Amino acid sequence: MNDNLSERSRQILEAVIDDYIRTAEPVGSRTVTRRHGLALSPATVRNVMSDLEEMGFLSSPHTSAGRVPTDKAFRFYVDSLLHVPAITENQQEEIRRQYQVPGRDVGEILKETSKILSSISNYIGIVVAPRFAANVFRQIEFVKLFGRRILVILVSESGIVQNRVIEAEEDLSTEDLVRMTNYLNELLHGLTIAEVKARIVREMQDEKVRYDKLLSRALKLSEVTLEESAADVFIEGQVNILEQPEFADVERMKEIFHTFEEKSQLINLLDCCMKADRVNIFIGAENFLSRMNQMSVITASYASGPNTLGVLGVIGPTRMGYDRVIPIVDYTARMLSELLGRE
Amino acid sequence: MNDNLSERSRQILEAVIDDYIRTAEPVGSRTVTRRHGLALSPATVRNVMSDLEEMGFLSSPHTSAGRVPTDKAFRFYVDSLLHVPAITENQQEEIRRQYQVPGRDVGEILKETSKILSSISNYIGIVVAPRFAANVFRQIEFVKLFGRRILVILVSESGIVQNRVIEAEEDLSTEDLVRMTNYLNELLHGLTIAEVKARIVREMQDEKVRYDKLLSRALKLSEVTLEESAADVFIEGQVNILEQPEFADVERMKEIFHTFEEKSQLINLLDCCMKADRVNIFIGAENFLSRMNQMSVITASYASGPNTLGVLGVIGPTRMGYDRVIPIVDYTARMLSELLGRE
DNA sequence: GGTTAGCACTCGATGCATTTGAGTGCTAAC
DNA sequence: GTTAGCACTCAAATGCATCGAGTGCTAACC
Repeated sequence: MNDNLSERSRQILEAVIDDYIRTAEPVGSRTVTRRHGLALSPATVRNVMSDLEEMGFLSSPHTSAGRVPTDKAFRFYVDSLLHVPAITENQQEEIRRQYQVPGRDVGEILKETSKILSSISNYIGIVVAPRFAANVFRQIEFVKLFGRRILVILVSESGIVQNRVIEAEEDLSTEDLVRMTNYLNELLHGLTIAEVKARIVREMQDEKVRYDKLLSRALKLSEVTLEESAADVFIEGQVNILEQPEFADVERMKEIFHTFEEKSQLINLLDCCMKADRVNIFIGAENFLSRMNQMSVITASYASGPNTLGVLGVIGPTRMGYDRVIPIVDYTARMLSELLGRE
Repeated sequence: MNDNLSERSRQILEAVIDDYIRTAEPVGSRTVTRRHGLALSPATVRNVMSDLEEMGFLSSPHTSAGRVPTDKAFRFYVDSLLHVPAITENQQEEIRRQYQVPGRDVGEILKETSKILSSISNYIGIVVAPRFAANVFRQIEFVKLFGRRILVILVSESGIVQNRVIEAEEDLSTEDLVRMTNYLNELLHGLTIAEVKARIVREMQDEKVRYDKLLSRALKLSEVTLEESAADVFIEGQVNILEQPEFADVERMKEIFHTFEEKSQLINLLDCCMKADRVNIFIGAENFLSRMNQMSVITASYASGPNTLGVLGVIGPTRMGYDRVIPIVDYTARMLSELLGRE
């Protein structure tokens, strides 16, 4: 396929995309000449648009309805035409201001983050909570509850807390628990969670430990707690999508909200971006969630020091204002990293 | 207002309500005679229905469209006509089965609960997380993070964990933290959180403590952590509402989803039920959330022993199957109490 | 007097033909 | 290569007649 576009073709394509982003309506040849001071007649533009359609950048819903940019066009736009500006002072200010609620736990910060993303972008904000595995172990605690129930609390360097209530097989005294705590904290100090897991397995085979019931029980309990639970995800601003004219149809709405109830799929999608460059963009059908074929996702990962913790992003219609949203996502990710990081 | 309904009026009202619950369409006089073996002609039924309209139990959308039960009718239905059956074996089984996912923290159990409520009722499930204040103090822990950040973890009897990251005013050594922990755990043992708060205030005025910087700092930290944060709420199954024909309209949908983004209002609403009888029902406009005027809420509170912890419920259209949903809500609340309780 | 059959009337929903207008594609002239 | 001109297309809007479920009223019936 020959995608070498002439300068003029690019201009016209950009004009169509710009217009479509603004109006969500198919764009006709006249509109292009009128709104973008091109010294060309509609007829000429039509010819060019016809070529662009041939090449797969445009498509027409029906014969007499103007043309709409395809996913391919948006991809080209994002890769080649788009000039992403730096984030404005105002937006920075706005984001900082919204973070200015003091004294909260990590979960609240993440929820707040997705609210910020949604309210500033006017689309949907999404934040996938840190994968515990990416973290550095800090401390483990056992708290005795009623009966044989034990609450195991696991804390990472960045202050992320994971806890589970576990039914122990036999009664454990408070002293037992203290001993277990000390043993484990010593053993696991400074390891990443991934290393912790390996270490536990190794330690369980150690002669000395195998004969100390308490220790091996401690290992078992911590192993259970470490089981990766389904990652939490915070989604805010779903109503914003209802304001988009292209979704003002009951059937499509159902589709979309179904997608958002199936959070695991979304998590999978975002997880792919954990290792990618700073900002990642999926356009329309590129993100293999068939139900999201009219939507784009802009993601960025956040980190604490060298450890990538998780991913956040904005979900909007394919025709979203990429130039406006990309800096927002990027900056918010950096802010969140700062908040969770070591400073 | 004279609401003494004759037996026949009641039968007809019930027939209209039943039919409306099934179809979501205005009910005409013929339908009433046809589907409910009443030995009456449509004309007679019309007369009665006219009376019922007069009394405010029915209303007609327009002249030739049959009649629709009003909120008042549903209130009467729930209070006087409805015979709530016991929960079926199958449903019990289903609920138990869905709870059968082991080893999770309280948050996950609550989320699961709202999923259960939604999937079994086919409406929206909602669970308000336990108000920490209603709980009995179990343990406090301080974990040193990077720099001056300290993670404070508060655990209640029922295994509910509340945590906050706090920026301390000066460096605290690990030993300091251990001393603080021991002091507080001793001081606060066995009190309810409400009592804990009072105790902290009192203790801060104690001569001995005022001169021990470490102790007073410990009290301050715990005080900050105890600040009631916005209650968490878990809402699941919002898509279910999209299936209801009476909401198959873009404008109304927007309304509804707006309501669900404003979680604080929902929490307020449910909080009112904390102290009420087992099952509580709000019909339509009765729940002062103007945006929810076409919806009903069925709630029940859950507890751990004598302490009411929180509220859960199902939100559906006013015409929901009350007889089906009430036992589900009731039973789920009991199950959850059991899970969180002391057994 | 309550009940019912009969009938005129109402009003949204449905279907169909017509019009409108934005937009295209093609051709011929510039 | 560009453009004016024109026939053509097609969704959307408009107008209009029809349909039918349902009502309210009246007069007859038991």
